[in-house]
Amino acid sequence: MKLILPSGDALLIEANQSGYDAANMISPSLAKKALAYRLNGAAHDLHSLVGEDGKFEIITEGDKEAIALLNHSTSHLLAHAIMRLYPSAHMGFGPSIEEGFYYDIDFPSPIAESDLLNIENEMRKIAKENHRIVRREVSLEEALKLFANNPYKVELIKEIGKDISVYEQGDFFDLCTGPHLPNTSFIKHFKLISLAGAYWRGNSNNKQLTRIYGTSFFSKESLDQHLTILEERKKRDHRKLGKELGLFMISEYGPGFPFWLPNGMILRNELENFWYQKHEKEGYVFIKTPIMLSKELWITSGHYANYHENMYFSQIDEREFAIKPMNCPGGLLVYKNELHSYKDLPLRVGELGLVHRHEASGALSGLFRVRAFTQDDAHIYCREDQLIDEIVRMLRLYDEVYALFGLSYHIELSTRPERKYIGTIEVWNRSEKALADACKAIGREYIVNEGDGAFYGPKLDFKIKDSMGRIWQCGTIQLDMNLPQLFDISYIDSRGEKVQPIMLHRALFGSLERFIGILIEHFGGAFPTWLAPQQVNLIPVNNVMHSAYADEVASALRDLGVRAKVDSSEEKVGFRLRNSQVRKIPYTLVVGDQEVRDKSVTYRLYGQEKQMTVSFEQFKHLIAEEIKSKRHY
RNA sequence: GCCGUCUUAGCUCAAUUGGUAGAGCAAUUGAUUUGUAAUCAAUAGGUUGGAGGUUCGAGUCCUCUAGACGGCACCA
Repeated sequence: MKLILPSGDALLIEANQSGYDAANMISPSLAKKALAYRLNGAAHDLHSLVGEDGKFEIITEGDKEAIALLNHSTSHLLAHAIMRLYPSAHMGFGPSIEEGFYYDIDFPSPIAESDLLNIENEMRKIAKENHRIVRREVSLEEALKLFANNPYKVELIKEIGKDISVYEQGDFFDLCTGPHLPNTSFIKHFKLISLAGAYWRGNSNNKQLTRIYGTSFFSKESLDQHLTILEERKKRDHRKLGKELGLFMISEYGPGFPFWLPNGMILRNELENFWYQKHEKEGYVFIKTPIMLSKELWITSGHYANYHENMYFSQIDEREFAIKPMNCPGGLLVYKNELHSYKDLPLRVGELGLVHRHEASGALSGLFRVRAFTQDDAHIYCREDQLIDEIVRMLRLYDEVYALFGLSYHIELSTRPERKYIGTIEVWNRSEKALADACKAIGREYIVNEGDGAFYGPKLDFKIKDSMGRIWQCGTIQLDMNLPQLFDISYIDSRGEKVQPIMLHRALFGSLERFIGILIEHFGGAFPTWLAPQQVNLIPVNNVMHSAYADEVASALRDLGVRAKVDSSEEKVGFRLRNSQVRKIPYTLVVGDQEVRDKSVTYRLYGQEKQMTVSFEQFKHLIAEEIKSKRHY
């Protein structure tokens, strides 16, 4: 066999030699660190034979695939421990995932979170026993015999229907395609994180198994670092910060219906103002459509047939009304309110529309998943020759707005679903190409989600990455071939004939609620000055002697549109300063004899210890500039 | 909706094997007038989410119910 190493050198080995042998030939120290090898791009067990020529690479701890191997092997270790502690439990799936691994297990009787520690200890014991992890190919019959007492594995084996690989370590074996680490002793720094329910094979008609989540690392430092990140996420949880900062609340009288508190209203209003002004510049017009409309409208739009289980209804004067779960039907009524010329297009109609959807109780989660939310919706009606240009404009707008908040994102293009879709394949292909071409036109990368589009059209989704590296779906651009048809909308072309316009749905924030939730966590509650509920906090050193000046400064700032307040509570400066920091107010100003005398202020920025003394005139200029520049509008 | 866990003062949390609820912060009152992350003291604050049950006795055990949390399913 001729192997090409990453260095470019060639290594010749015999047909009966393994990856380990190859590593040993490169260097014994490499062999010691070796976890697996990669041949022509695919990972293999270290001790498997290198069956063919090609590009060869030893996978060690630093390799990007190594952590997945480790996690996968740790999930087997978990299964091994479970089999020892709970011999009658049945194992389901146990893969590695982005931040660790899980294993789905059917326990004879429920286990508790407190059992995790015990399981973890058993895992450590097994790891130390230093078992080799060995792959074995078995026949279908043998596999069925081996796993005869596990209905889940039997189901899988029958489905695969051919010879299959099994991984063994000591007295444990599991059905698995691998690859795995060569030995359990590599597994040292891991933790079982949580316990959850999960349906067998992800189908809610199936039995629910117990899922144990865990995570595994090559070093104690990496594990600790990961656990610290988990802690940090808890600290930044928007539900916790929303409570602490007085942004919003949710009452048990209205599950999924958030209340906006005074500080949260400031945030919301700033965002809304920003949104209106930004879109006005982009040539949008705005409407507000009713929250409740007659049931017939929803029958026309198809929502009644397809979505009524998630809709709220109300009977008034013997006529049935539905609370809108979407803004489009109302928007279409506005479109149909007048005749449109081809010269009017594109028509960009925006609406901050409050919608209600009865989401499943278990889906609710703070502001991320609610039952009443405001979509920053817009519908664009255009001619086919305007389509790409319209999408390009939106891509630019989205890019600019996300950048303003420091949010990075990636784009996903969802294409025609395999089965259920409307319209012709030609139109779908043209539409998908338009979305793709628009991205290409301005050099935006995108991932394709084959068959993930809505039945009525393809879409671009914007997945935002926050400061903690988590991904959220926010913006969307969707082509709709359905509603223009159902509502029979048209414009008059240059020859005086009626033509159906192309309709686009789009949202930038997605929903104000979710977007604010993301912003809270992204900024950890320390908002940029233009969004901060209170921007300036003034602390007079002596309430008797300095309050008048503090009031004067605060009121001059308020005249400039700055949200400034004086804290003249009878507490020491240190205490009031602390409160100011805890409330994450961007500017804390301390004024005493010196400031009164010099007409100056001494300020400190949130989270910084440095103090600056400047004249009040300078400060006014400074904060006005800051707010203006961050606003971008 | 499903699986599991949880719910004690406005907030964050205590309460040995069941023996009729405690602390810190916040609040109120008083004193203190303070120069960069918590001044001192006093006072008040609770049908332990709700309903029912077991028990001489329930925050603690059981049943139902509401809500929350971690996931799953869902996410037009």
